[in-house]
Amino acid sequence: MILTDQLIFKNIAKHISLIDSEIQYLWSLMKKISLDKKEYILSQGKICNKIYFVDQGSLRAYNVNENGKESTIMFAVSDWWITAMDSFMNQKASSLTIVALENSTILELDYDNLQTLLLKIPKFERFFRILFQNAYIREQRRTLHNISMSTEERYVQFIKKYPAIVEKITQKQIASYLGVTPEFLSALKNNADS
Amino acid sequence: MILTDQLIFKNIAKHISLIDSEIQYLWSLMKKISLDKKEYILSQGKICNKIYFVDQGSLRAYNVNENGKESTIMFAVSDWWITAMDSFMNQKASSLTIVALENSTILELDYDNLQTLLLKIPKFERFFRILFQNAYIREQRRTLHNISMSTEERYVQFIKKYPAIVEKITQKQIASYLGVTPEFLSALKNNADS
DNA sequence: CGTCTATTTGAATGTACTCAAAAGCGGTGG
DNA sequence: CCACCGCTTTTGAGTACATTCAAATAGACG
Repeated sequence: MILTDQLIFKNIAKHISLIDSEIQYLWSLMKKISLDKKEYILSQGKICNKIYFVDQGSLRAYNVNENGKESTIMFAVSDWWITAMDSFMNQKASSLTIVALENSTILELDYDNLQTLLLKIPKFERFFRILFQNAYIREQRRTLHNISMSTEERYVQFIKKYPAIVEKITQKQIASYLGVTPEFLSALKNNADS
Repeated sequence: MILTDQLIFKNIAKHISLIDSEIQYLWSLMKKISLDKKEYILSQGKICNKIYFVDQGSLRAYNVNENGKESTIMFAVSDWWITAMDSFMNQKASSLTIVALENSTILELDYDNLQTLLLKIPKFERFFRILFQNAYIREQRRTLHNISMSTEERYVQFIKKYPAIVEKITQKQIASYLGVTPEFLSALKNNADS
C-alpha cells in the first residue's frame, strides 16, 4: 500500500512536509475504523481520548442541555478532523456526543500517541497550530454570524458554504446547528421560496 | 531590566520554557506601545500586520456590518493576546476594528517577525498551538451558548465569567457582544432584578 | 406494509427589535 | 466649578421574529 495515497497524508501535506519514515511512524500510531450509520464514537460526559480524521463518510458533534435541547456544534465530512477539543486536550468530561451520520471510515489518534508524536516530530506542533488556527478563525466567523445576521441569512449562508454537508444531513440537524426549532426553519424556508 | 518580570514572559511560561537567549530574542522582535483611550490599532478593511499582547489596559475587537450594526467579537484585558486572526494569518483585509478601551500598553509582534520566530525557535509553534487551541475551545463554547441558551442566561454567564472585562466596558458593548440591542439588554436587566 | 421520525401547518404566546423620547452621566470648555 | 454637550441608559408603544404545542402529512427504513 502506498501511504501517501491516503487522504490523511494529502491533508497533512497542505501544511507540512513529511519524509517517508515520519509518514510510516504516524501511520503506526493511527488506527483505521469503520463506523456504521448512527454509531457513536463519543458520549457526552465521557472523556474524549481520541482525535479523528474522517476518511470517508460524515460525523456530527452535538450537545444536549438540561432541557433536552440538542445543539449541533459541528459536522465533519471527508478530509476533516474532529474531536471534542476541550475534553480531548484537557482530558475532562465531554460536553459533546459524536455520532456517524452514515457508514464511515475514520482514522483515530489517541491522546498519548498525539503527545508522543508532538515530542518526536515537532513539525506536528506546526501542523496542529495551523489546524487549530483555522478552526479558531472559522469558529470566530460563526460567532460573528450568530450575533450579527438574521436566521434566514445564516441559513442561506450555511447551505451555500457547505453543500457537501447539506446533502448528508436533515433539516432538523441544520436547525440544531443554527440554534432554531425545526418548525421555525421549515416555515422560514417556505416563506423564502415565495 | 529583568525581562522575566515582564508579564508576557510569565504568560509564555505557562506553556513552554525559554532560555535567556530566547527571551532576549523574542524581546528584540517585539515593540512596546502606549495607547490612548479610543486609539485604534486596526481598522476594518485594512490588513492586520500584528499580533498584540496586552500588558496593561484593555482592547475591543468589533465588526460593523453593511447596516451599521456593531458586533463585538472579543475583548482583551491584561495578559491576553489579541489580533484579527483571519486577517493576520492569511494577510487579507480585516473584518474587524481593534480599539483601546482605556489608556493601555501593549506589545506588538509583526507578521514577518512571527514567521521568523516560528522558524528560529520551533518551541513557539507549540506555544501558539496551545494558545490557538484554547482560543478555539473558548470560541466553540461561545457558539454553543449562542445557539442553546437564552439571552438572559448568556448575560448572567458573561458577567460571572469575565468580571475583569465587565468593569471596563459599557452595557452597550456587552449588548454588542451578546448580539442584542442595548434597549433590550437594559429591559432584560431590570426584569431580572425584580 | 407498518412504524418511526422528519417535515409541514397553524394558533397562541413569548422574545426581541424599531423608533421615539426622556433621563442619567462623563468629559470639556468657559 | 459650573454649564453644556454628546453619548449611554432607560422606558414605552407598536411590530416582527421565534417558540411551544398540537395535529396532519410525508418520507425513510426494516
